Amino acid sequence: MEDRAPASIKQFEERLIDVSESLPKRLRQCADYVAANKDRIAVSTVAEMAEGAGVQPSAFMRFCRILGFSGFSEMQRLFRESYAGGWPDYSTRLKHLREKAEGSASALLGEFVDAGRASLENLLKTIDPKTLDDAVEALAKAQMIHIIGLRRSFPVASYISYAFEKMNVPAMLHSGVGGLDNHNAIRTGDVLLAVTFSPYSAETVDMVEAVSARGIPVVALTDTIVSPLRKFETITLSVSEVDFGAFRSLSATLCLAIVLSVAVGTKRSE
Amino acid sequence: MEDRAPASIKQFEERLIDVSESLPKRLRQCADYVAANKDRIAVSTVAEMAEGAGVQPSAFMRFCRILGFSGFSEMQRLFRESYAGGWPDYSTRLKHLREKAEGSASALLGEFVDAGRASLENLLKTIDPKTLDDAVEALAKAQMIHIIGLRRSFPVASYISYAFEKMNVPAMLHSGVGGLDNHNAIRTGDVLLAVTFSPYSAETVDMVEAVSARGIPVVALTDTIVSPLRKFETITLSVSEVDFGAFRSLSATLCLAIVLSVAVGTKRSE
DNA sequence: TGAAATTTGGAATATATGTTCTATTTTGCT
DNA sequence: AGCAAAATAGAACATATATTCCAAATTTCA
Repeated sequence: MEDRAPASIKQFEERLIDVSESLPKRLRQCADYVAANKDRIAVSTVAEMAEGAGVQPSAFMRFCRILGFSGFSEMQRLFRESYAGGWPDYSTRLKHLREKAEGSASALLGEFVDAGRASLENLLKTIDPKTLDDAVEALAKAQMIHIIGLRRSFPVASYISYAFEKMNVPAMLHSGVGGLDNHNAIRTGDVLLAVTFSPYSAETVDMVEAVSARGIPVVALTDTIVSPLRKFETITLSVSEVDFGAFRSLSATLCLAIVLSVAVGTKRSE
Repeated sequence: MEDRAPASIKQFEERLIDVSESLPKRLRQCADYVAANKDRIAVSTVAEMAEGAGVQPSAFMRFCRILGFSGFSEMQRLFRESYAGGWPDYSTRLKHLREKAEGSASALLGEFVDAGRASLENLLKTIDPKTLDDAVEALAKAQMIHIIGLRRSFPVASYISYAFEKMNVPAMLHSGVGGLDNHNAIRTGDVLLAVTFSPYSAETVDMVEAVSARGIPVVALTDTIVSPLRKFETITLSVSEVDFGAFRSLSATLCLAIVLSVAVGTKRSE
């Protein structure tokens, strides 16, 4: 459609960036999906690529032509030919990375990726399905969900807050901006979702104590079972995250946070 | 022909060795060629493989059956699936899951854990070490690091902000609380770290545009290479993450965020 | 050496996959 | 709001590719 077809992956990428500024909806989806899944082009059919991008095969075809190819086959040929023999698998790649790049940013990346994967794997083993269901049910029944999580837990709390908003779940994030803590906003019929990790911030623990004394249900997202929240009557989901140095990779925690949000959101919309 | 088809590359190799002792001439050629060119199976046609081995397509077909497959296609599927790493396609799987709405909380958890692990693995493949180093260096040299990331990117921005604070790196989080945007706080010698994902929030893009026009370096953390930040001169780290409708599992993104924070922190303290 | 069994080549067929076409929907503009 | 242009979905069509079949060639063994 435009000039000639890209002759290398590099040219292909340039072309993709070039073109994707001004693309209608469906074609944009193609561009996004392709950008994120270049490696699949070599081994997939148009139908698979189209489904992945969430469009019709014909739309994907148009996309190929906009990129300068005569069709999908020609585009695929480029990727098949440049496929030199596969990357090393994950574990060898990781090993390689650490050895040759000791102390560099890339080596760090390897470590954290590894830690994250281990944490996620561990999450599956440690989460009790029953407790998870209980938490979802409690939150789904709430008139309003109050979320608190400060300092290192704040990213998690703010993420949950965003997710709830998107799913039309009434929720309020207690961020303590300006030193205002709106304890009184929490009313009978509401539920508190508290997120806290060692070292546990006092404000969060205080809030849980106060609220739980009033008989309001509390769902807690915390590390290990010895957290200070344990002494109150809470539904406790504990996540043990693999640390690297002093830094906590939040992979597992955020994963659980999404699950909780989505599960609550879908349950409420039923 | 024989018993059942190999279910993994490992099994495939064992089977190949097993069988190749007692093979007639043409089939032996197939075995030899395949052993030396396993990687081509994923991206070739029977005709191509047959030609490579110096036999007729039909001979190659027989060879596939002797290995236990129903035909070439089945054998190829094995290699295609193991090639593309992150199979099956999580975004479509999750889409189906939501459509069928049969996702119990635990099932959801499984899906998201898988998705997170795939995203992390993918991160290793897509991040360019050179770009990562450049980003670390730019940030390490900054007098002050300004962080912006709104809406869905806010958890990431706030996490980075927390990490920098803990490492005594001068940083300022532009959260837009109260509608105040402190553009003027950004001065020569500073660096902007912008986090944004589709749909890209206008405020972030605007800030990048304004700041980059003033010649201030910008490091961008974004998804795919086609994000709107691309048109400015930024050091772009792109992360492709599996998402669930409007929800992004931030595993890979946060992992990169930690790496960036820690690398910058240690570099500055040297 | 000759008959039976096995292996092979190549054409015929079935199937999967890519591509095109057009009615319908959406978008952009006055 | 109404019109023209662009974009899209889905089915129809064309092509590439896998698979099967069988006659011819080769091997095996008495």
